[in-house]
Amino acid sequence: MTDNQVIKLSELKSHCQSCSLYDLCLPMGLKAGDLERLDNVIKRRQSINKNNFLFRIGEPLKSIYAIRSGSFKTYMTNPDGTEQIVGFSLPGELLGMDAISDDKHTCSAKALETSNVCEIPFDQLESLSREIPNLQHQLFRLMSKEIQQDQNLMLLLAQMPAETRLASFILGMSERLNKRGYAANEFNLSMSRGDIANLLGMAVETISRLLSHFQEDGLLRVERKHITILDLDSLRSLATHCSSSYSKSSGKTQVR
Amino acid sequence: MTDNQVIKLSELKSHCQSCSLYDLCLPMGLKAGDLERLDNVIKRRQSINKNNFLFRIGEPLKSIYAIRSGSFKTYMTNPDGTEQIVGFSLPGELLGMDAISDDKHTCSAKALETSNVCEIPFDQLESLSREIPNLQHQLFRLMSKEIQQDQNLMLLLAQMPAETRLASFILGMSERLNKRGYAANEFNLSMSRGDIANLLGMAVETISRLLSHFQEDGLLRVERKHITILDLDSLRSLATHCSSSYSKSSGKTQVR
DNA sequence: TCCCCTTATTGATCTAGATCAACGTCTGTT
DNA sequence: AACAGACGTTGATCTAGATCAATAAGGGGA
Repeated sequence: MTDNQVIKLSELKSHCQSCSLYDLCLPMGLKAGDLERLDNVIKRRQSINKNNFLFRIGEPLKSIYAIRSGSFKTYMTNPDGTEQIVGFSLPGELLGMDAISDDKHTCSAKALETSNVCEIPFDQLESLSREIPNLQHQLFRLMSKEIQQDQNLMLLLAQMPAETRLASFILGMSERLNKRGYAANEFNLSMSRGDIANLLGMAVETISRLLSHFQEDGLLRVERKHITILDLDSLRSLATHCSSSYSKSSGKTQVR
Repeated sequence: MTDNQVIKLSELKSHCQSCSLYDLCLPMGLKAGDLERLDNVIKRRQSINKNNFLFRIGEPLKSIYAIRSGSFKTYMTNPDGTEQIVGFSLPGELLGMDAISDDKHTCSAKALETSNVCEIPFDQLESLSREIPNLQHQLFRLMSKEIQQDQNLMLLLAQMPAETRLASFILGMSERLNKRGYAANEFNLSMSRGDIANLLGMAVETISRLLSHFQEDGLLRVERKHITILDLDSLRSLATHCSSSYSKSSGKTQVR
């Protein structure tokens, strides 16, 4: 996730059709002519350094951003000033769609590492998508995807024990990274333990402890941010069969 | 929420322009001519009885539904067969947008009471929205709204103590119902305690206890499903100043 | 290169809220 | 009207995971 500088230089000026994320990102399934029209609207942006903002909460909606490389965290701020991370974003994903409803961003997006994005002015995207049916459909799909992802996270947060949340998070990252051309069983987490804890609604210490347990049990190898999945099946069963050991009353209306 | 049968009969055959939910729902801001075109696509459906499904998880996406009266719960089912409610839907809201991404529903929608919906075939809606800019924008807005709502709930689930979750939930219902023309300080909750508990990630018993406490403290009057808000300010401060009594370390990275 | 500061790990203790249990109260059915 | 089964309340106990505390290990700036 950090060491793709080699490709970056050559990609920097490139267009959608030569982008490795083509089939994940907005232009998926577009015809050559349409692709070109989209291409003309997209402003390719220089890299955004770690800890810099793509947009901040409260700013007016100007553009939607497609991540080309790197990663971001998006978070809301609650009254006490504490942040709540609502998601991490990976290459090929769109950022900023929360802002369409009220014309201003309801969360901030901060780069977790040096990242590259394509900026797409929203009004132009909107009018273009009226003319290109596939583009419109793709936009709907991507927004719908975000709803799905959020709802899956809600499920984790509301019902699942810590073990399951973390296992599920790691599997999710593995799958998403894999779709983007990275190895599925070995990857770097660009976010800190604190960020993971915040997203999953747990304490940093719990994340640390669970990662150690997972390692002791031979599920993972953990070297700081580098994760190697050693026993995918066990990890999966932890993530789904919520609560490995202590579950007794299953069935009725509710778990835990 | 349950006793609007009087209006219902007259509304049943009516069109968007005479609908009381006009300014919340899809056709907001549409010109007369466009409204008519949308109107022609919408299938007005008979009422759906309590506990019946609008759609079930796994079904192919056919239509999007606009709620005209009544209310629904949407929930996902996890491997153990337990349900996780991801939201309640009120009149003027759209249901089914989760399904756009994969062309099939990722959650089920069940009526909490006898309800009426307008059914809008998705493919027709999609092509119509290409021709009517305002309609497209409205669709984007409503999807974005759902993302926002989900993210707000995630914040509650991840960080907030039980007290805050429930206070926030009640305020949210009050505001949403108020927008729909009901009283803000007095309303019926159409869902069971169990459903609220499930959504908020708590045990039924905790909901019960907190409602009793809120009543003892003069914040609410609770008569089974009927809620009267007596002290809005206190309720608000419970909902925002997360944790009234036990908060000591505020500031840093994380709460609780 | 070293130093400082942020991030991570591990252990000990504490508590919010789950679970268990028992009882009360609606609501719809015959 | 009387019953049954679902739903709601209240109290007692238990525990997953938070919080507190102390130590270790990176990693970026001089």
